[in-house]
Amino acid sequence: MAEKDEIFKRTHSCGELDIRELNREVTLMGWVHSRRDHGGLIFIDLRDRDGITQIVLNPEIDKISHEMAQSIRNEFVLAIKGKVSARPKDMINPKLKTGEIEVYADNLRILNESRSLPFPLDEHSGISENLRLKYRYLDLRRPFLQGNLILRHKVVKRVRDLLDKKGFIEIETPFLTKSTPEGARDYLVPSRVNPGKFYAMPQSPQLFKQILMVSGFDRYFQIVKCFRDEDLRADRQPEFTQIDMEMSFIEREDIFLLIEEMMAEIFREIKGINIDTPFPILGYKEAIERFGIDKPDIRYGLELKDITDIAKETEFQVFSKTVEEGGKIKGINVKLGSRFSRKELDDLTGMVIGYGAKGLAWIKITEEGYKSPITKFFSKEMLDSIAEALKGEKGDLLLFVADSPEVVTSSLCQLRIHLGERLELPDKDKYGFVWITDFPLLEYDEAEKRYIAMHHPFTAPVDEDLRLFDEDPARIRAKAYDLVLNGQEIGGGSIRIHLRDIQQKMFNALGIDEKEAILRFGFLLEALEYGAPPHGGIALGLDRLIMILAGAASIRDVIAFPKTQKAACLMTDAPSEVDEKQLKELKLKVERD
RNA sequence: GGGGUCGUAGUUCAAUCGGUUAGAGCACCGGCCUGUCACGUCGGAAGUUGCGGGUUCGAGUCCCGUCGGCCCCGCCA
Repeated sequence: MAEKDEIFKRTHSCGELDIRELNREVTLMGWVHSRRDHGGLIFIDLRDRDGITQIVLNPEIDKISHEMAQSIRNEFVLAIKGKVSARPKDMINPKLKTGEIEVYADNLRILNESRSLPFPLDEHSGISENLRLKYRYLDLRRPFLQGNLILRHKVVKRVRDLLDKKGFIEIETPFLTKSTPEGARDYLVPSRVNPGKFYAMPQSPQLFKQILMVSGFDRYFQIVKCFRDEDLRADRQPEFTQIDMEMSFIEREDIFLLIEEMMAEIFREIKGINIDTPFPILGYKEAIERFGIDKPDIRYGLELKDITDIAKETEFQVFSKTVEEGGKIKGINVKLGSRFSRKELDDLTGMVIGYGAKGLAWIKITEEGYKSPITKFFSKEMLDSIAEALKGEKGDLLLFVADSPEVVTSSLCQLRIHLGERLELPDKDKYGFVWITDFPLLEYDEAEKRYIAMHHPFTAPVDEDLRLFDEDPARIRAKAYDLVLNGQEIGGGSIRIHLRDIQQKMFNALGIDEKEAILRFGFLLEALEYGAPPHGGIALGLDRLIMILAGAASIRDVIAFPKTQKAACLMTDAPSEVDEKQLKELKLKVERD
């Protein structure tokens, strides 16, 4: 029996006791994960972020504690003193790290009580996400989310240590900065001392890190929040974190080496997995041709094959007419797909129609030969060469879309992703890293009737393409690269323009005249005139990387306080209206309809 | 801006073709229980079927609108 005012000082976490601490007097503090009252004997699973320890309350050990324990409910916060005891052999719980021992409480203090929870915290009940987000502090008690955030901490620590070792300096850049109309929509912050003027939250620290290169910091990094006011997705939040890097006097390959080393270390030290380096490199054009997308999941095949030349001579009007009109025919081979039912094929057809295709042609290769509603339009030789082009064998299903190149590419790409998921083609234990390079520098924006930068306006063109600025800007390749992992873009960067006149050429190509360029980016242009070194960099999407490492289906599961699809925080109820007084100070008026 | 999907007890779900008093598990409350660990057992309480309107003798169910969660297209240099 302890004295009432005895001092409780935590000696161990709830996850670290084992048989070696036998008979030790310990003090644990934590939350009641569950209570099992047997009348004479009460068991409490005490939980903290480190684990769960079973506490036994036996009236023969301490009558007062046992009585107190009868009023204890889930998520009460307790301090418990007691002796570490070995569990009887057949009572060992192999599911717990601490399952060989239990603590017989001889003194108990209730540090705080808890109302009964709005939803259970156990792992086996799925709870609607709006509730979880409203009570985020409770959701964050669950081991899955705690584990994800701890994983995130470990990755960030590794990255900091590695970059420090490599001579990188971590430098903070402003969150209140200048709005630049290129790129994503900005989050704006009104300036009270400059009424009518606004700061923008950075979409990335791009210009600042380039300026730091001009200042001679040589190697910069920052683990930094970025803000983009665009619509959300399962892997997109309005504020997200980048591992942002920039280096002087380097080539693209220096960046590849650094990032490959970083990824290899993270996967080795945190997941215990050895990944192959160097990562394969895929040109943008080839990626689009083979996979229909610039962020392919290369862990499985189902590659797109062009059969335009083989199939254009057919009687089948859908094909021949498409080719006449400048379209293309591409197909994919679904290995062992000939067992697909008519209904399944109809569903796939519906899917590609959803992406703009007019239909989906299919050919099954069976024991009895080709089976398809369209075989009658093709000669045996033609069918053989189509099958050969797609490496079709008995049992396979060949799927084709004939349309404009854009529709063929996007619909077959979506079909490939869909079938990949449905047939569980990617090996879940594999990590498919790939560099995508040689992006076009510019793309034509139909809505704005001008070229826009595919990466950003500071990306350097490939040297031998410089002459194309005057001839054919669309064909200029950029010294830009993306890092793709399992079909997700997890990073991107480029070698930057460090020469003022090339930067001006770039602005010209974007339809930004000298005057406007100075207005928007004058500070950078000027900086380039004061001895800017050749430089380049990359930014990795930390949240997406953690998602993949954690096996999380949503970016919200790796962010402590994420926002919903409507960019709201259900816990704090942000965004919200503000006082008229605040608006007045900012000289702002809200228009209501 | 558009498409899809979901919303019923604290929670997870059920409720036939539109038809009696909207049910069940878990949680909650009370009793019993000294080896449980998703404890067991007996009993109890618990509902604005997201919200508003409409159709109907009758709506959780059908229709219209609206709010919210999720997934996707557009958008995201």
